[in-house]
Amino acid sequence: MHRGCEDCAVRDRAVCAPLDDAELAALSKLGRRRRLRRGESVVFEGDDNAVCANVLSGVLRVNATTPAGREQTVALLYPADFLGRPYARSSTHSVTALTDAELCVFPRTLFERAIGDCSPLENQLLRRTLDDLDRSRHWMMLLGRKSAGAKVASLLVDMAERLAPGGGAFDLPLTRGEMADVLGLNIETVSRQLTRLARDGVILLRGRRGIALLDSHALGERAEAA
Amino acid sequence: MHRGCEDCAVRDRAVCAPLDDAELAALSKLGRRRRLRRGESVVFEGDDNAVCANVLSGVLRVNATTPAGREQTVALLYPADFLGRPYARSSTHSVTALTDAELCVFPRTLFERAIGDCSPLENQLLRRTLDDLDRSRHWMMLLGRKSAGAKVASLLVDMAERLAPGGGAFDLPLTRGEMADVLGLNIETVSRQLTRLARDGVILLRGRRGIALLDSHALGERAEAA
DNA sequence: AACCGAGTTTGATCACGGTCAAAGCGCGCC
DNA sequence: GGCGCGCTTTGACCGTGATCAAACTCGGTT
Repeated sequence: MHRGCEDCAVRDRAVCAPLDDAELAALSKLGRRRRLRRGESVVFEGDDNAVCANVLSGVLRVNATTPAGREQTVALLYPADFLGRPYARSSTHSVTALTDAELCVFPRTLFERAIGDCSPLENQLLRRTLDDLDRSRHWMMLLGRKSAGAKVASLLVDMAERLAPGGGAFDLPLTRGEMADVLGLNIETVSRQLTRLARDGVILLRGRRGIALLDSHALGERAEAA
Repeated sequence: MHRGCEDCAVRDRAVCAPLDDAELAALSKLGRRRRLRRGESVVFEGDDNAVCANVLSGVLRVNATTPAGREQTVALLYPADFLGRPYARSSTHSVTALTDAELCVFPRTLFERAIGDCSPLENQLLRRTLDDLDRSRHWMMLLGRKSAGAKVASLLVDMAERLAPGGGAFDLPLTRGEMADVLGLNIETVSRQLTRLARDGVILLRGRRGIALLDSHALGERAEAA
């Protein structure tokens, strides 16, 4: 068996979760671990779309570029998330590490064959893709209809759920500029909204990346406001 | 076999395309045709998520509602598109007909069983969902980063590809207000942008719904502008 | 410990798109 | 054919968030 499947940090949450030992053994032969430094890319927009992967640790972003050259982050990837685009020759997005990260990488065509050979894998990937689609559409609502204040609050709620499920303090994996790319805002607007949340006692900012949610309820309300 | 599978208008483009005769026969026992009048809904947000369907004819929209009550259209559905959310108890979106439409409807749980029993169906649905995700993410870029003028031009290009692949004139399936819901704009802004495109000779508006693309190239350029 | 640079904050101003209001027009209806 | 409703257009004004510019701060490096 692939070195480490048995001690994989996301064994029961990643797309491999429903596989039995034999299926896992077959799949693990195709994959290998890969470490990424903050800023490194796995997939380049327009490039040959060569890999799929599971996120083992770290946070990554999936980006699209407008014809005019502006960046829009279309998804954030956290541990146990699946990354890649099976069944497409080239990728329409780029994937970059926002923090140091570790992946379990599969060559795309081999992974596609594994999908065909292993029905639980195919079904799990379908369910995940449907979830991703729901999330993507939910985020469209945010981009199209929410104010800057509600956008920033929504992102903080979202990240806190992933990174500090118990509530409380955590480190932001994104710079202000990266948050702006997610929210369809610019860097100054993000900064102003964060400053305002801090001034109002909803959050507490410590240094560049430290944040604590002092009043999650108020933050939730702001995330839902027009 | 289900009345009409053999003369189905989207037999070779819908999610059933890769099925052989036996598989198609099994699936067709579960489905039945349903006509919708413009404005009728199939799935209600938060409702019991009871059905999946293929679009046979017409145009539908998939909508999300902000907590504040504003509408955002997150997808448009054209003939041969798949509609519904397998594997979820309740739906997070509502689906409404923008024109009179005809569907091939399946009870959700039976369709899920069919997915499990029929691997080509599962694979085709996976491929489609991945395509939908790409489209959704592409649209996020539009919502987050494009100007009002570029948004309206993009929507026209998109609809023309679907409704008048040869180019030329067609009828808009959406009112100005519905276009606004798709683009994250308001109705007046949509109207002004259309008027401007017409004044500049890029399009020609005839009545409320008629439109002709006079200069597709210029329209494409405007769709790509910042 | 001081320096340096990237990232962040703050401020002033501007413009795009939203809001409010009213007139116009297409289209189905009687 | 004329009426009336609902969608659309146009106009005036306003506000949010973008842009431009400059000061500041954190954090890593020598």
